[in-house]
Amino acid sequence: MMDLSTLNDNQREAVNWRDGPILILAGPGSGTTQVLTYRIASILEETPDKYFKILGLTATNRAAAEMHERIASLVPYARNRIRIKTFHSFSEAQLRQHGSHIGLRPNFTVLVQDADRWTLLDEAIGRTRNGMLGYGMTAERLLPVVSRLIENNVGVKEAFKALRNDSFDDAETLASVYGNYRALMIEKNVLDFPGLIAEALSLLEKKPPVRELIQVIYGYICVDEFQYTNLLQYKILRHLVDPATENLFVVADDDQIIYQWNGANPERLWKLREDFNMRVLRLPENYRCPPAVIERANCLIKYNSGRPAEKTELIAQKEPSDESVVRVKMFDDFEQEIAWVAEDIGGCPAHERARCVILARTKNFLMQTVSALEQSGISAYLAVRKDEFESAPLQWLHSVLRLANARSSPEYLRIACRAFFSLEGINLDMRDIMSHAAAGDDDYLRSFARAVLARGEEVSSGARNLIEESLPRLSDHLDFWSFEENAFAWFEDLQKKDPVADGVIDEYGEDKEVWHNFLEEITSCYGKEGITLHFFLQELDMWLKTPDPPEDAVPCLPIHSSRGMEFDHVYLIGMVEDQLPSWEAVKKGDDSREMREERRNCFVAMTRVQKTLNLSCSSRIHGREKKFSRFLYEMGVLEPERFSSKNEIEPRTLAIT
DNA sequence: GGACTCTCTGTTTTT
DNA sequence: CAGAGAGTCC
Repeated sequence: MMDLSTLNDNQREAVNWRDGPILILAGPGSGTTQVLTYRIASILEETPDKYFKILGLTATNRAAAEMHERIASLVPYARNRIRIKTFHSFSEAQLRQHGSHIGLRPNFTVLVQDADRWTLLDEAIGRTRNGMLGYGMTAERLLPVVSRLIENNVGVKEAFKALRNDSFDDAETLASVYGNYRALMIEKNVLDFPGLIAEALSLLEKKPPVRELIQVIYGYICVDEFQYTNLLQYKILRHLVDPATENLFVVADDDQIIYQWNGANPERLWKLREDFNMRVLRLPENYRCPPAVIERANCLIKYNSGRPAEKTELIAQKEPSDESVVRVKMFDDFEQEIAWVAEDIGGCPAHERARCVILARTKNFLMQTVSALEQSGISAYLAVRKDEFESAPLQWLHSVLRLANARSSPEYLRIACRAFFSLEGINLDMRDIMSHAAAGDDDYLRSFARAVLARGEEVSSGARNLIEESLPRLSDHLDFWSFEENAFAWFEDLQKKDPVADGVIDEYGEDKEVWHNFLEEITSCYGKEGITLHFFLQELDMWLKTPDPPEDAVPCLPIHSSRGMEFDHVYLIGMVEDQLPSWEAVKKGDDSREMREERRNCFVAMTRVQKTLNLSCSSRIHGREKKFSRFLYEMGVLEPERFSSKNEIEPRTLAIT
């Protein structure tokens, strides 16, 4: 039997909820992961002789893996009845099984990289009547538009109207490109991320038996972090739930919707509640933050209009401490602001620094902060994900392998030429290579090799060796293992001959480590023999290129990346108008959707705190006058006069316990 | 080539 | 708003 004694009444009620729809509105730090895992485990425990499975849907793979582990450790014997997936991975699995109904073969490829999507979009453009887009419109600029159409579930027939309403001049051409793009994905047996969900939806809509099968298999459906769900995902969800039982359990927080620009929105939550006529249970108890932080967060979020009237405040469960928990620091200048952060964190013992975090609205501020900290001898790093290699050697290697796999991709040729220039100082004209390829009826890879060798003595011996010896084997037999190995011989050569600036060496070193970690992982999982180049590249696409963080280093991250995390000491920097809130929200006005989302951003940042919250701002940034953020005023840590006055500001501290 | 003005465009992230 | 890039002039 599960031990539920550590839970509060609301949590226990949620865990014990069985049949029918329910919406759990849970604030940050309210223990929802535990509620979800306990509930799923309890249901499995109570039904040992049943065969239904439980489906949990999450926003990220990381959250899915974590939840799966936690449930499996509670009820290991029911492991095979647990399915915890992202909307994307669930859709992918359905399409691999039943995709033939809509013209897909089970071995379709997922287009992860934008470069691949641009190539496909270019082909879609080529198929339109005149093959031309309006002035200044490129595949690169059109792709986000296409993604949005797919995510808003706009059919090919409705695309024209939607584009015209968005005031595109040549809506007709664009609508036709959109149609071609959707058709090309199916034709070529490839799907991009939005396409994955869109086609799964179309499968469920067109084939009731598939839908019914899913409804029989999954006796209960749980959704975590519903606030990130976009329209397409919501439509999928509606098909998954068995209308006879409506066993749907949803966890969400409407005060943490910070991805409206990505298709999430508050209205969807109220639509869900209405569509399923859901009972609502609130979990306002907060176990993460000190009471002083909770008080400030409650004050701030109250300024958002349109929150449901019955919305309860967060209730702090931690004991108040006597130390000052919330500090506000004001400076004349951004440099001083960062210097203070560096000094303050510097006072922390090294091993505690990884428990601190510096948060800002944008990466720009954080990059400056990282270099300032490093200069004062405090190790810090920008904790953003990296999807592509950044050093020239690895970019070159990766693009050449991709070119071997997709011989007519201009995008990979472009990267290969650019990286080759960084490495060898030789400028290869990619249009030349492309026209030579066309004339000689050859592919871009061979044409590239010929262009390099044509440069004769200019090319270093390392590069020449590789192109002469290993590239033909790659080109003719897809032998990428020896190519990869020999490429590194050339890179090491270059490095010895011309030890470049430290930064570049660092980046190459990091990329190289990521590459070799990946090689180790993939060969130990599948063995070298069974791996085709195509498979290798597909797996590499999914592999994060982010190096391991240095030890005892201070993480610096944009507020968005901090969701779901917690830290002892939070430094929220750059609390000025036009930053947090962003200039766009300021322009739209105090009660705009954008401003409300900025307020939620601030709310999310504050509620990461376990021990102290340090808010800072400067009256001048890069030589420009700045007003302090209205949020400082709203959370009640700055006096209104102070907010509006433009006089010089003494750096001072306001401490609130 | 360098200093200047102008116009345009863009933030945040997961899959 | 603020930075990038284009265009202009000397």
